[in-house]
Amino acid sequence: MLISTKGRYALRVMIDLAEHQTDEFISLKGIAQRQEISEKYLESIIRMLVKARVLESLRGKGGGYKLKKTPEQYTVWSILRLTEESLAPVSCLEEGADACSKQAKCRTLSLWKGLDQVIRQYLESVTIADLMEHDSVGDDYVI
Amino acid sequence: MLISTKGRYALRVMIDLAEHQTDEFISLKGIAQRQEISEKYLESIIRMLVKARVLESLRGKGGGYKLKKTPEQYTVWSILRLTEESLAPVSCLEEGADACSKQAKCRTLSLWKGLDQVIRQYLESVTIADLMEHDSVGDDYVI
DNA sequence: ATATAATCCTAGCAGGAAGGTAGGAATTAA
DNA sequence: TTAATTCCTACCTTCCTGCTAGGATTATAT
Repeated sequence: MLISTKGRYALRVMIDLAEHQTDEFISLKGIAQRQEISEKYLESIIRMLVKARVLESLRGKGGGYKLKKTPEQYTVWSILRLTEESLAPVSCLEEGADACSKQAKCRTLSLWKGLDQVIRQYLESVTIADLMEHDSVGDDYVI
Repeated sequence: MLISTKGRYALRVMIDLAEHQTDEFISLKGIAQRQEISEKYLESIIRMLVKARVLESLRGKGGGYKLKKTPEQYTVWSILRLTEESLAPVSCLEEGADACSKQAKCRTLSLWKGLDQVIRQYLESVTIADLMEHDSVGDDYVI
């Protein structure tokens, strides 16, 4: 599985925040209820987004979360890379992976690099704003 | 990780067999040595390929494995689907996944379907024959 | 026939990640 | 001061990956 629930949930949080955007902060509780995700689990996911400065947060009564930028400015890729350990399709391509000793004669390396490219480009091409609109992203995406 | 070692090894087996193709059967031992993979582990992977009738096998002395079709006739996708539990990028798209109760109002479903498409099309576009040739698949693959 | 070289089959196991839970400390608004 | 909220740390269970072990079966060569 390339994308775990962590990543999927993170995306849903971003969309939820985008759709309920006002000047006020939006509480974890509200997000969790709307998205039907455990508060506690969601907490750990949101914290990653805060740490990466994708979200602004406020503690205490009336606190919650808020997007820092407009929905158009967040690509799907930029969110997923925060929650996923790695988005590489194969372990050889993970950052920090010790260069494979057989790389030079590897018949499949360029295959994997190509796959990585294709995935990356697709995920970069979609923004949170695209996902808010009620339409079908990807259905008309022709390779 | 979308593709596990199982899938990568399976692909390497196919390429190895393609490159060493003769009338005779090629032994597991030889493949394992050339590919520097544990015989025992490779055994379990190859057996999947035999069961799926992708390879022909012969037991006993002088036995081994052999491609059933020409390298051009095997797409990367057709091999990977045999060894990988699932090639879906998210669990919601796995075959046999119980339809998500929130599908109707899901903002991200089409995103995932699009991603799945993109991956599938890329992996369908490359064959074992492409991987034998000493060139760079994918480097010139423009989306 | 018998030895030998292979593939086939079943079982199990260690480590790590996924997916989540629990409890409390710190902070802010009313 | 109290209630609401985020922050932080630790833990737990379940499953998958990657791999190993040991033997049964089958075919060939001598």
